[in-house]
Amino acid sequence: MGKRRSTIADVARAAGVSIMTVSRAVNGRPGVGDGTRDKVRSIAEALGYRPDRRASALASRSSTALGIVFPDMANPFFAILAKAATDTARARGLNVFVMNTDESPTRELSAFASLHEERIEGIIVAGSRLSPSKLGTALEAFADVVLVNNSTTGPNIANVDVDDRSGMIQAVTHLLAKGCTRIAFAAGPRVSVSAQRRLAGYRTALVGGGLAFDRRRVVKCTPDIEGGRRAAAAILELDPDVDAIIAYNDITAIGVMRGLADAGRRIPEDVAVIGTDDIPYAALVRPSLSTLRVDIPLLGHTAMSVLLALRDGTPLAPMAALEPELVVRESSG
Amino acid sequence: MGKRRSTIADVARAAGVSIMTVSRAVNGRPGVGDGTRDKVRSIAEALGYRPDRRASALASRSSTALGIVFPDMANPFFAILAKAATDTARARGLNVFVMNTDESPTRELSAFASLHEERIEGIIVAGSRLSPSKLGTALEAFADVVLVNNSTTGPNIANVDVDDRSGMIQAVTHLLAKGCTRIAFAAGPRVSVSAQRRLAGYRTALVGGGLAFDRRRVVKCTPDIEGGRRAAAAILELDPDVDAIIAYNDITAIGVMRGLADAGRRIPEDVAVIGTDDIPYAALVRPSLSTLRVDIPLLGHTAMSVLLALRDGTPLAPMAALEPELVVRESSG
DNA sequence: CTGTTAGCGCATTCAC
DNA sequence: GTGAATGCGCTAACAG
Repeated sequence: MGKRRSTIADVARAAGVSIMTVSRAVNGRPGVGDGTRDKVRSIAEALGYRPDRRASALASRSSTALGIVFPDMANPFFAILAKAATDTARARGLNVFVMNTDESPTRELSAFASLHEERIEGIIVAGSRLSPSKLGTALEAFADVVLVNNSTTGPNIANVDVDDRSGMIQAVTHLLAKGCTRIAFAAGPRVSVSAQRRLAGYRTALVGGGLAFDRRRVVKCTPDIEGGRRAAAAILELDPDVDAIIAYNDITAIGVMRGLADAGRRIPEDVAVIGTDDIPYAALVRPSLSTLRVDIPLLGHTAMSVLLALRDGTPLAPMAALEPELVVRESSG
Repeated sequence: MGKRRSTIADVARAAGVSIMTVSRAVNGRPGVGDGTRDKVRSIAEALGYRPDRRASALASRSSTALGIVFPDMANPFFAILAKAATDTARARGLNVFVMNTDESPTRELSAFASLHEERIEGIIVAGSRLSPSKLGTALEAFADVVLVNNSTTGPNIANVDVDDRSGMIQAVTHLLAKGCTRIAFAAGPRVSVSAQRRLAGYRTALVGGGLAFDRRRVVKCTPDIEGGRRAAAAILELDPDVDAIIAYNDITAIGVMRGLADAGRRIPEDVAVIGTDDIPYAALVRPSLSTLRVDIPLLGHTAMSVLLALRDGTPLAPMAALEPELVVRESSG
């Protein structure tokens, strides 16, 4: 099987020109006559020549691949975000390494290491599970970084955020208006910045509404359906008369609803539930889930656009955080 | 900012050894004394040295990255599949390029081109939207290929399949037992092999059950929620008395249920609905969705294991197709 | 407009 | 057990 891929040298030989001419012609660089360019291109085509991006990256000291790192691809929020981001990159002819960390800080670090070993220079990190200092250190390996929902800063770091505090204030205000007084919070991972922000917003709104903040009403949980289910059970144990639960995100909220149903609570009559993100399934579960809507594809597209701008050296105007919008459905209706 | 990354040469200089010794020590190859290896490693560590995988791949003519291509990352089936597959690869120290094709054959081709340009040698393709001949041709660029739910064969191709026919027969049999006689089918993309197999199974089971196959009861649709919604409307137009709809996959089925609800049909009293895959949300939507369960993480893990075996040259026993299992829930209960 | 020289960071293949 | 020479496929920086 002499299935050796043809290289730029093969094309040059077949076309009777130098390697550099082929390089210029194939990459659409100036400095080649029209006739030569067309001839070289058709020969390249005939030979099935495809440039080797690794070699080209090595020689030019600049990669055409990017990376995106997030905790859980099975969470539609991150899947949709990544899809939008990679689509945006692809439109520019850039490939992206998608790295799933399974909620593990260790694996997040190893994802960064892998990306660095591929000499990826620009990455998006969504929902980091690392402490700001560890994250900042790890990020030094990259030229351009966009952080989604994380406030860590640095000379090479841009931030794209959702206004979590504002969202939570909307949610709590809505529940207060409904007459809820025992509002619990199913918090996400302690290390998640958005989890912290959401918790802070919850607390602020509670106090602003004249209710006491009671840390016993805050239950930490893993950010998946099962984690939400367990959180609901824990909350009911601490306060059997709880009348509302706000969850860190939609999949957690869906789990909370399951846990509530397991315990025989009616939603929203006994306990109202509100999530965050508005993943597509929020509207489809039973009961349908009230949530704080975020335009997830826009978020992903924005993050990648900012990364591309960073890469291009385009100056960036500081960005306002995306404003979530409360969508009231059955779970709090 | 003299932030140049340290290279193997820097480590060699600092350690007072040759480049080759560093290479061997860092990669754990034999031919280095224990003392030398430890010394080199600690110096490499201190310098923050990370091997450049592109350069290493270029020199060794073998890549440590793999690829996975599928139509829609927002579909939990593919997201979970990809997550399992990448996790399995990561455990072996291999990175993977995740490529989303947005259901477009053109973009699928361009995904293959990108992967080839990165000189990726092993890929998984799930749910290809290309004709067998075009797919076969495109796949020649790769040394090792695993096809999920696609019967295209080739010298370098292994197949991992779900037994779609068997699944559909289970579904139809179940509906017949319930007394359904006007069973429609919301078919996926014509170019999808599993869509074809599922349709064939539906047809076989129908005829086997003594019912006529009526092609007017088969409505093609895009494999997303909206596609399912429109398919339901189309089916109701063609046969207002339809009493069951089987859908190509779960997200389509969820859309079908929405369409049915929009038209005022009760599920399952008026129309029963059955999906395929058992994505996590199938159990959570209203009404909960009967479906053909597939162990999606196992499927992804298996596909990657087969790819790794191919890569290693390990001989493979021919694999039986994964058997889906009918899960009866409210939508057909 | 086109070609030549040098080298990106690393591994292979030999020497010693 | 260790090192020197050579080249992977490509591009930057010049030369013509």
